[in-house]
Amino acid sequence: MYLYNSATHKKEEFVPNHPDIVKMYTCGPTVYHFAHIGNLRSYLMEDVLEKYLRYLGYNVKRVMNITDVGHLTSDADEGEDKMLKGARREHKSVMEIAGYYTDAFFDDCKKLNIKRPDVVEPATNCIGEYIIIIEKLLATGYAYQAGGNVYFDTSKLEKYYIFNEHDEENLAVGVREGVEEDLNKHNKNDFVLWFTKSKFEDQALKWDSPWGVGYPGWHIECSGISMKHLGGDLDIHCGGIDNAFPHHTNEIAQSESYLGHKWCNFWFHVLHLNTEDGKMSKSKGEFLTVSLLESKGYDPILYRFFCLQSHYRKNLVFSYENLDNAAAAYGKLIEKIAALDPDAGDSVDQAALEALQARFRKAMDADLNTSLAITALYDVLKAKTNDATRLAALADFDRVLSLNLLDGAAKLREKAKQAEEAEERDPVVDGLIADRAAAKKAKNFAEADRIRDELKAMGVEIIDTPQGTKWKRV
RNA sequence: GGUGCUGUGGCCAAGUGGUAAGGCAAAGGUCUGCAAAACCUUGAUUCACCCGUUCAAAUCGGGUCAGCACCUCCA
Repeated sequence: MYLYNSATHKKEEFVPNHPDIVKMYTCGPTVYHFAHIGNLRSYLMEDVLEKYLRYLGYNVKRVMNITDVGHLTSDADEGEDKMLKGARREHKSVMEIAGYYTDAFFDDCKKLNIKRPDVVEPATNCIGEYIIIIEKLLATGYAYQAGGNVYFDTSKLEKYYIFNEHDEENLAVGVREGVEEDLNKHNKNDFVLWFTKSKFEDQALKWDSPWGVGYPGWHIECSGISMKHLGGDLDIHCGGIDNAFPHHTNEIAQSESYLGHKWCNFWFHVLHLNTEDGKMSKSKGEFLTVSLLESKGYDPILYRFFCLQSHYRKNLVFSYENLDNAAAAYGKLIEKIAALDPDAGDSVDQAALEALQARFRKAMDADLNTSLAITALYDVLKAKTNDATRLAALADFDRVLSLNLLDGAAKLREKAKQAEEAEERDPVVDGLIADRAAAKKAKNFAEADRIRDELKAMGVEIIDTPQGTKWKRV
């Protein structure tokens, strides 16, 4: 398959370091609050990537960190530690907050059919790993101590900027009002590996280290956790586009300086979901969570469908109009699948199935073109073949897309069956329908429409068919 | 200010040199007392704009404009 690699700005053929396994790392959430659906877009598209790699026959080991230690802090920052802020807001301890929102995160993932990574590691579990890395970086001259903190010295690198050609002179440091430049840094881009001094003297979580009691910098987390579980070479590193600089740039700097060789081959960055007003955030406008969508009557899977209709490297605008659009399309798709007969007794036409699979693979091989993969679903429905083959193809593609295609269709069939049974068991409704039929026969259409309205008020929708009037509860 | 990404019909979107897929919505039709559903039909002489390369450009080059992102915690 071909994947766009942010590090080279090109689509490249994906080849893993070891033929039998793909090592994949994902920057996980900071668990200080619920995830909004924009956060989840990244995890959703990464899930598609992981499942497609498995579909192609690779073994995948995927690792995700959980950021449960505040990392906003720097000497130059007036902002608040997010974990502490969350804890204060809810009158809980930092660890309670982390546990609660970690569970909430994976609940949301489950609703969106996002598979849990093979390894999920909280950042606070790996302090020892970070210390080992920092010690080596200090010993080899890539790091220095200043003002009580340990910094990475970016001037020691031949090439620091990976994802874009920044010019250090033009970097806007301290752009936000009230932010001061950290005078301990030797270079503008140097970053903290270990803090002992911070404005946040009440930092809840602190650990002993060779440099004093303190806590790790943000970037070291991902390097340490990745190396702990995946070793010194990585095939794919995933994350939201906003992390490319400085977070991922810094990860590369410290990891490769520590290892002494290239660390990760492919960088997979997902673009943001925006609202019509711009970037989605937790503080501005409506806080769009999976639960909120559910409370408005949307099945979370509709959001997955909505995301898959677009491409992961495109900005996507969320609006209820767009979600409704996706909901209508998904509903129709499931209805069409439900109309296929799973008990027709046909046997799968292997040649036809392979032709359909080739279209799906062609779409996905081209840098995960999921919107074309969705089109491939319509191709299946239109294909000149039997239902068994169609259903086999849909089930096959849904191993990657995870849109509940067959389950959704089965549920729909079941619902229709129940409605039919309920129809026979309700004498009141049957009586009214008979009355309406009589009124229609007498051409008393006003009365017929009145009865239909009465049924509607009871939550019963009727449909005239050539076989008579059917009804269902809505 | 610097850096990067994006710009295709009402909406989502495919298409990376050969003359604009697909889906949703809409309109018209069939059917119906009327609806609903289903089925059929219709849609960009044009791909943000300008200039250029070419027999040929949505696709390549240059410029302009607009949106978004990063440079500050953020997916």
